[in-house]
Amino acid sequence: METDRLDILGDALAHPSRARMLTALMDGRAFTNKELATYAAITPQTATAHLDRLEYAGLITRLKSGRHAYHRIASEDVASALEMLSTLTANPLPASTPPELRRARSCYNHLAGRLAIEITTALTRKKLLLEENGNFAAQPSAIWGKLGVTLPERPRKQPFAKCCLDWSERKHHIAGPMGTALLENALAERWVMRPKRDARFLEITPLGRSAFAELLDISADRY
Amino acid sequence: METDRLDILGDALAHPSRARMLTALMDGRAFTNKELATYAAITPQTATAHLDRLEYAGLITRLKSGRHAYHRIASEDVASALEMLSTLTANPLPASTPPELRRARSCYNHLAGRLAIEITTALTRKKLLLEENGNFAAQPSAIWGKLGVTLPERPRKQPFAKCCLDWSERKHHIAGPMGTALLENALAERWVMRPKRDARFLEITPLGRSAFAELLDISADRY
DNA sequence: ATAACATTTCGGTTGTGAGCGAAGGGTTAA
DNA sequence: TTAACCCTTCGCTCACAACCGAAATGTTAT
Repeated sequence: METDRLDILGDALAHPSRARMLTALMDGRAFTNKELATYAAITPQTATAHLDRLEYAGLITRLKSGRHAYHRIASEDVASALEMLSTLTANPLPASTPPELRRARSCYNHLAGRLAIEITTALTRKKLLLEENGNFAAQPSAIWGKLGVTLPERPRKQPFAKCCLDWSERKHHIAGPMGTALLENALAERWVMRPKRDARFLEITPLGRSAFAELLDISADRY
Repeated sequence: METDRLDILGDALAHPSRARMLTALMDGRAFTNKELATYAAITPQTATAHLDRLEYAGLITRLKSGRHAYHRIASEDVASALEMLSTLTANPLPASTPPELRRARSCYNHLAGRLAIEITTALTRKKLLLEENGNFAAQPSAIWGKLGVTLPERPRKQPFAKCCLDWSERKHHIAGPMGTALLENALAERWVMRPKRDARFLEITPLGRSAFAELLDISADRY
């Protein structure tokens, strides 16, 4: 029986410095070498070595631009798997998760946390979303436009809305292109904001609360 | 931001010997120190050290019985997460998965592979299963008894049927108590058999093929 | 051109994990 | 009781990962 190369993947996660860098990258944004080095409290030289191994394991991709090297999570699948892994470690210590992260955060390029779960369940309740084989099927509706989502004309190879397991809520929220559109629209409409530049958690604005309440019947006391 | 202890988990997977032992344990059965040492091609002393770390990371549990020490995957969540991780490594090399493993195998204590996917989709198509929030809701039917499943009288805290992402098929199959019952019944009825003692893959018997065709309208050419 | 900056490469130190042989502790079978 | 067996602990070697300082490479700004 083969090794499945599970060890290469584990090796990439095995070091605190690498784990910290990955959590910083989890919201999908790209960071430079120096930023990640600062975040992990190591020198840039050492960060380079760590990022080499993360790239070798297929967890991140690099993009050189000018004198900067940008690093980001390689794919949405990687982000989902990392969220999934957190469920294992977070399980024995559910209370240790910071409340602001549980409320709303970005996962790769879509929303996560209680807000994301509420949005997903509201759309499911309205029969606009149907969970099926790890993806969501969407029904046409005027709501999508208000949420910043343009449904594809024809079915494509890549699923338009994928399920992503939320590690703090242990339920599925929306990933894939639809998830990206929802997050980008929410940021553009100032429904949610990113208070700190280097943080994953998101702040829900009063404008956002009323928008979610009006569009999806989500009362603010649910998140 | 905290480290989430992702590194401890990665550290546990980081070594080829540990990765091999984990894949051997993935079908949910317990193995002794010596068996795992043989499997990983190392001495029992070294295996002890590795198993210490797997236990420390919460991935396995130990049970001493007589002069034997039995090791098994700590929980179904761990098994699911490991399957999930395999999707990352298996993705670039889809063809590398042995065909017999893709057809039918055991994952922790339930069925996985194409057979498991066919069973799950057949039950979903008949509206006997509804996927929801990472679990399956079951509708009463006479089929369950024939499949060896006894639905619980009242809703319980622990979900009776959970979703588990199949790494070779990338769809959800049935885990949880219902999954366990399905596998145990299939083994007891000799619908599937375990040809090799130390292998995860399962062989579907002619008896099994006719049973699945009759009960669930699954033609044999689908798996 | 020169300076300032980001990143990477090189060299060397240090610490730790993996591995095995030998020995100890404990259980089962003869 | 003795022998066989499984597991673990101890002691040791060896290899490699992590880290940083120094220096090289390449880019942007002055």
